[in-house]
Order: sequence, then C-alpha cells, then structure tokens
Amino acid sequence: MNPNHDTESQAVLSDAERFRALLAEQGLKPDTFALFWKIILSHYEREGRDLAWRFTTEPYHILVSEIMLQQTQVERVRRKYPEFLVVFPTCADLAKAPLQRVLAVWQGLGYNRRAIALQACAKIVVNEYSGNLPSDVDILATLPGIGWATACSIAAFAFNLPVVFIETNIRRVFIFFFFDGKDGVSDREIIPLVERALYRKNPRVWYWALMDYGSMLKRTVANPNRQSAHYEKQSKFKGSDREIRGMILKELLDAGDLYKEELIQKSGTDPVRLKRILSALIDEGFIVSESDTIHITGEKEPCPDHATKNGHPQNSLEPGAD
DNA sequence: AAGCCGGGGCG
DNA sequence: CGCCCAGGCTT
Repeated sequence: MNPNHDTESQAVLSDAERFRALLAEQGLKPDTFALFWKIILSHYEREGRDLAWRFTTEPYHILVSEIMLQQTQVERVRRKYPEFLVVFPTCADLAKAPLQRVLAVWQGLGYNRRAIALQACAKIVVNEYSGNLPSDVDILATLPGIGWATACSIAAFAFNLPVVFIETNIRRVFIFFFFDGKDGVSDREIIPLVERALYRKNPRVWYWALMDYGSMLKRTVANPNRQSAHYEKQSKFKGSDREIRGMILKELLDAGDLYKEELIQKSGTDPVRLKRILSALIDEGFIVSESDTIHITGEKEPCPDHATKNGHPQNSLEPGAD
C-alpha cells in the first residue's frame, strides 16, 4: 500500500538479520554494540524526528514535554506543547497560575492528574530549588509525577547525562534486537544491555535515536513489547470511571461550577457511583465541594465569555492587582 | 504484581 | 471494536 513503508520494512528486517547473526556468532562483544550503534544512529540521521522540545535544553521546557509525553502519543503533544508554553512561559508562571487555567490548557491530553503534578513540580522548584530544576535523577524522581523514566529523560535531554532507563520505545528496540523469539522478557534483563549499549559520547542524541527507532518499529513490525513480561492490555475506557471523570472536568471547565443533582441527571450515572467519583476528584485536588455544587479547586475564575469583556481576567486574581 | 488514571487516532 | 500511547502512584 505505502511504498515508503515497504522499503522501510525491508531495511529494518535486513538490519535485524545482520545484527542477530552477529549476536549469535560472538555474543555481547564490542563489535556487536558497534553494529547496534550504527543501525540506530544511521536511522536517526536519515529520519530523526524534528520535535519542538528537541530544539531546547531549557529544563522547564523539557519537563513540560516529558510529563505530556507520559503514555501520550507524540502527535498529540506536538500540538499541545507550544500552546502550553505560550500560556505558561516560565516555571514561575505555571506555579502561580489558577488550577482552572492549567486544566483548561491541558484539556485533550488525558490523564489530568499530570497537570496537577506538573504544577506541583513547578511550585516545588520555585520554592525549594530557587526556580532551577535539579539535574540529579534521584532528586528529580522525588518530585510529583516524575518517576524513574521521566527523571532520566530530563537528565538526558536537558543535561545530556549518561543515565540508564527504559520506556516503551526503548523497550521495543532492545526486545526486537536482543530477544528475538523470546517471551516474558523482563526489564531487569534489558537494563544491563541499555547500560552497555549507551552511547556515552552523546547520551542526548542516543536516546533521541533509540526512541525514534522504537517509534518507527511499531509501525513496521508486530509490536515486540508483547514479548515483555510487563505487557498488559488496558481496561476499556467506554463506560469506565475515567470516562465519567473526564466528562465532569470538561463540564466544569466549561461552566465554572455545577450542581451535583444536575450532574447526576445529565450523566445518567448512579448517584452512589457518582458520589464515589466526586470524592476521588476531591481527594486528588481537582475539585472542591460546596453544599450542593462543585467547582475546580482554587479561586473561581470569571467565565470565558465575561473574560473577553473586561480584558484581563487572570490579572484581577493576582495578589497585588488591587 | 495488579489496578487505576484520558482520550483519540488508526487499522 | 481492539490496540496503543516518551508512565506514575496506590494498594
């Protein structure tokens, strides 16, 4: 169908064949990793992706991109990333913003908890790290919403440090080249290979290249990650609590506040279930509950309609604006 | 280790 | 419809 895809597929399979032959012949020797580098890096030179967050080393910008990219396709982040940074250009801007605005800009990315975590990060960085994101992965990983993979991604992309980590694209590449035909491959087995294969001359470019290869691989061959011991299929979204949570937030951002009764009517959700979902949203810091209404946590902002009339809605909420 | 958390694009 | 996405957090 797509001739481009066909030739790409040919190239991948031929590279894989050469590599696996060498691996079988001499095992994990320097020559083996040299060929691995050559395959991954030459693919990157030919068709590495031009992504906006690769043209900066500003740690805050990298942080924003990495949080957005968690379990979220690159194409979607491509559209949202520049928009987010226009609204929140600096860490300090994000830290002091009303949650309502953060969630509004986040709309469409999914996993809205990340927006709360990202802002919490910004606040911590401003208050405890003088506005500068740490480069140490062990410190980064203590920040909300930042686990090992994200901490290492930030260290590699913002600071070009030789960290060792796995995410879905990297996992796919290593399983494809080093574990052909094997099943139940655990990350514990992969990590030593990631460490030995690390291209220490330029970790930043190396991880870009690995991820681009892994991303290409998913369009080219049957997903090698199904051979992972950690492979799991996600539960259905339709009819799930997630769907209802998403709907509630969307309505809330649209209307400003909501009557609980109205919410029950409109959604057709069982009141007991809806109450449980609202409690969770309260516990996680999304919303607060009045007597019979709910709204997004923090100062209520004027409706978007009114906002355009009096000019600068957000400024009226600044502490020193009066 | 397993479950939960969003939402959309694509086959 | 099912699959998957530059994961993290809680239990």
